[in-house]
Amino acid sequence: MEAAAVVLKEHISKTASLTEEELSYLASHFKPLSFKKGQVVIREGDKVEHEYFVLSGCLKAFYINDEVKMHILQFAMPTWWTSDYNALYTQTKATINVDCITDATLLSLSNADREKLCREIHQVEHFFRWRTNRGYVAAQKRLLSLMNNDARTRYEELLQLYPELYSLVPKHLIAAYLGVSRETLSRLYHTR
Amino acid sequence: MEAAAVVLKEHISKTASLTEEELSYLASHFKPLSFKKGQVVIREGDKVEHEYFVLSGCLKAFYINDEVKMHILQFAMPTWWTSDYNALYTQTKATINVDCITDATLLSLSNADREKLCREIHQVEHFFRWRTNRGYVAAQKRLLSLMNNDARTRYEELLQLYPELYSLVPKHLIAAYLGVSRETLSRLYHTR
DNA sequence: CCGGTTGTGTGACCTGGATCACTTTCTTAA
DNA sequence: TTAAGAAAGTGATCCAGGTCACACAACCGG
Repeated sequence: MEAAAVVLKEHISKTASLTEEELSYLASHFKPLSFKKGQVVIREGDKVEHEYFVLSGCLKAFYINDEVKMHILQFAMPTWWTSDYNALYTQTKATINVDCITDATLLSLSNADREKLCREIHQVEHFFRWRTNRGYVAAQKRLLSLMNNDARTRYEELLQLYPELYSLVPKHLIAAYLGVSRETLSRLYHTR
Repeated sequence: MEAAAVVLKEHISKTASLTEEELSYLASHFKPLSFKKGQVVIREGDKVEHEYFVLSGCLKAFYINDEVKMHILQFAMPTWWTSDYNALYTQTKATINVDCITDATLLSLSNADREKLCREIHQVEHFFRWRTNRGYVAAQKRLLSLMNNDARTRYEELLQLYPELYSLVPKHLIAAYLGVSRETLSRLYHTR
């Protein structure tokens, strides 16, 4: 618990300057949760009230097309944030799912508390602005990559960016992130 | 000039509550610019110092792959913002281009001024957080659409979301936004 | 009003990657 | 330890969309 708060505080202090007091106040709004491998954090159709800061483990945020094809929007590793941000920001039902690829521990923050903290502490608003800025830029890069590059190039890019995924995440999930079929991904690295 | 400031102020007031004084102070940091059809606003390799608020006209932010294939990251219509945000935020050289599809008038804001204003006025930081939030969610939706849907579905989605693009923007640019070839797009709506 | 650039339509052909159908490992829980 | 599900590999086939090659607009600027 204490360790959890420390990780969170360090993470936030990298982009915002908060006093120790403010950091503790901020941290007091987060609720620790643990999940087992395979457990669902957000289910399509749910009301979405929280976002999650990952302390340990690995999650995926994904969309299921006609009950069959899964596409992964984002993996979430330690110190990453995840949720269905569309649903969270617009107060609508979840259209994506979030679940745990491995056992995981998270800190949850409610939408209402985030907004409250942003109002109360200017530097907290600053932090969340920068966090989203980074996410936005990453999403734009991925869009370009999806349009410009073929599956093999995308695969190599991904491994270069997040080598840890290679061993951590089953290949069919990596395929679902890259936007190719399991079979194609398998061929990509067996037939060079 | 005055009219420009009014549009900007109204735009910002929709998500942040600023006094008239603050709004004027904010507006004083924007510089009006006009461009002719075809003029370049940001060229690949440039240092990027500004972002742009569109008053009139239509721009595109695009990436050119091996000097040949163009992919459009974003169209920018009145009241939209555009820049190479990756370059702007990380202070690196532009990797994308921005130019004018039609004659256009813009308001430019420097990165330094944005950061200064965000520091000075909490509500300005609030505004920019929400602006990026919206952009982030839109980018995520487009990612999913690119992975889930075929070209025809994406085309119909785009027209539904921004019907004005149909008549305003040449078809080969719409193709470059959708991530299909000109020829394929042409076939999409002639062979139903 | 005319010649050139910029857009658009269409046919013929090619190919990356999807799909289907099986087989072969890995994992994991009892 | 072993059986059953989950993950991964592989061949055969198919198709959406790319590429190439031309033919026509339509829209300027001089």
